[in-house]
Amino acid sequence: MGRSPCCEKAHTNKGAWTKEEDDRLIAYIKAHGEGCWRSLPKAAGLLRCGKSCRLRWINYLRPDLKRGNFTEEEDELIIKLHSLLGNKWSLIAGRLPGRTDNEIKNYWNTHIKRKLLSRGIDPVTHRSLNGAEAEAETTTPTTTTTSISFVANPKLEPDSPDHNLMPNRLFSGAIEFGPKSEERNSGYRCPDLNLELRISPPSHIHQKQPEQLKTGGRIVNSTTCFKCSFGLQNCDCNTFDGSECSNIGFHDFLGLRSNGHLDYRTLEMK
DNA sequence: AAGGCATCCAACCGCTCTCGA
DNA sequence: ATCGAGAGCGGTTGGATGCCT
Repeated sequence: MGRSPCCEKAHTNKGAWTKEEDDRLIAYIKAHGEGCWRSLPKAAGLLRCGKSCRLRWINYLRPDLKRGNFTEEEDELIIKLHSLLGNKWSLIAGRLPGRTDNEIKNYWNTHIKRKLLSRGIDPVTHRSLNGAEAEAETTTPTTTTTSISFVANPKLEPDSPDHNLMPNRLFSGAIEFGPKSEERNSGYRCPDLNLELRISPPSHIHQKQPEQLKTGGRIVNSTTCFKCSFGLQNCDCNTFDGSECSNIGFHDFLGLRSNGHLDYRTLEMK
């Protein structure tokens, strides 16, 4: 029993692709476009599984792929996105034009993990591995804590307007800014981004906390423009002195709606 | 020079999700 | 509401290559 195979394995090639196979695939997709991967191999005259063709095209043959090493900016962006999204490689790749999920995943496992570990940061939790010592290194004195939680939300009703925004009906993506109360009380200091996964009701339930989320991208309680914190480009905001930042904010960047919930649909970049 | 070890990354595998019948 | 096919995703594997002793 078990699942039916995705293709007739007995008559398919496996392993590395030859130049001829690549050429056939490129020619076919140029002529007919992407899609119908299951029937593509036969139509293109390839002895390959459709999945294999799709992977080869997406990860290697696509003309818009960026080749070469990752830049320092890309490194930092991947780290920050991973801290927000976890191992959602396709979502992360969607924010890095010309990079594929597979490429980023490989790069993460081979380079960035090590890089974070050498900084004393746990690549899974993005928290320091050895307590205050490492935290002191990663926390700048001018940076106010930004606590972001992607939360499973047991209290969210299915008919709530926010329910539709929940990816796979599991996460609301409610985001809180500022340290948790217990952390404030205990004097806990976290790095730039506290990315602990935890559960909390949506913003409209916790009226006290998310007022700042209604500002359309400007993070009032945090003193740092999110765009600046990502280091995406020079930002002329003066959020440190309390004035407005005219640039896109955290929510817009990640596809958040004005209610402060993460809408995964807008994160997809097809 | 050669063998062992580490690293990189393309490709595979199995699972989940989506959509149409 | 259910089911099956197709597509997509993330984890893992294994061959190629480079480095070290």
